Amino acid sequence: MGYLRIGELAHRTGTSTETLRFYESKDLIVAPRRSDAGYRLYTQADVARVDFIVKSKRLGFSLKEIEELLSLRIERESKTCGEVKKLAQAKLVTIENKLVELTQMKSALQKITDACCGGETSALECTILNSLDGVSGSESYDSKL
Amino acid sequence: MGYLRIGELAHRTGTSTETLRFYESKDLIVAPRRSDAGYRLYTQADVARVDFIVKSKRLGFSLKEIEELLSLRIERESKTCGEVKKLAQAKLVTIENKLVELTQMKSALQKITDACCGGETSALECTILNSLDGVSGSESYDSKL
DNA sequence: ATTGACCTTATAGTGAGGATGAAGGTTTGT
DNA sequence: ACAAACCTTCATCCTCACTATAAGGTCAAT
Repeated sequence: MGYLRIGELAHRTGTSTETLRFYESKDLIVAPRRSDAGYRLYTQADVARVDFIVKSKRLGFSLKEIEELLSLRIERESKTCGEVKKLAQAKLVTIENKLVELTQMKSALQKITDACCGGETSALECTILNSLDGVSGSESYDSKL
Repeated sequence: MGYLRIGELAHRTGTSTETLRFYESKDLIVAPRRSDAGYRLYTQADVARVDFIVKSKRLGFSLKEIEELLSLRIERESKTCGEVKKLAQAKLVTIENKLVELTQMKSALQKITDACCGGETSALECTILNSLDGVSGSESYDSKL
């Protein structure tokens, strides 16, 4: 029981069968076992994994970065614990920067909707760039690793 | 005074001259005035605009979405004020969802770094997928508009 | 037994650039 | 006056992350 074929996995994760085969070819998901007919048979673990990929992509991570995130895995007495921690912390910085930028965009958009149709600040012309006024350019950002 | 040529704009925004010409061809930036020699002459406003494009891309918006964001512009007595507000609010929802997901990823990564080398929760095996345990799949999300 | 929905692989095309080069014009420094 | 560094268009090919199409195999229902 419980196995999913590729179409069902695609449906549950909001992807497509082509995308899933593509992810498999890129080693983002593990090649699943096959039925006698050669059909791919997936498990719930695969659903979680693909959900994570989809979510990460939405947040602007590349497939390469997602692979790095997925490979982050601490095992007891891992020899590479330091490496893992270093990478995880670098990713944390990336995420924190993204959070700051998204928050800036959010308040800019909020200003626009507030100014629209009845705001006190009803501007002669209000754009998202105006709304971002005074926000630093954020400069360089996660340039390495 | 104060005009930038394409190389300088590329440098300040961390892009390339090719990218800037590409954005111009896609109407993401307005074709700037030219010098007598035909060189593109940009202003500070262009810097802000390109910064915004770069920032938005980092956050997972497509060029098409960025164009929508940039075209959000409330003018007094705009006939399409309702439209503008509707689009802005839809984008706000998108951004809020991204904020939630980034926050989830952040705490998952935090769990990993905490578990690593000396955490109480020192797991036998800790991965980002384990750390996200119990987080809903976020399901459908900004599917239209 | 055949239709239709599903699966298989393989190949080609698209969007958003990045890299390089040709063939030329411009601007700055020396 | 001349080179180096910049700019112009156009052209070509590369990468990444898909997306679409082709040509065929499988499976459940009628």
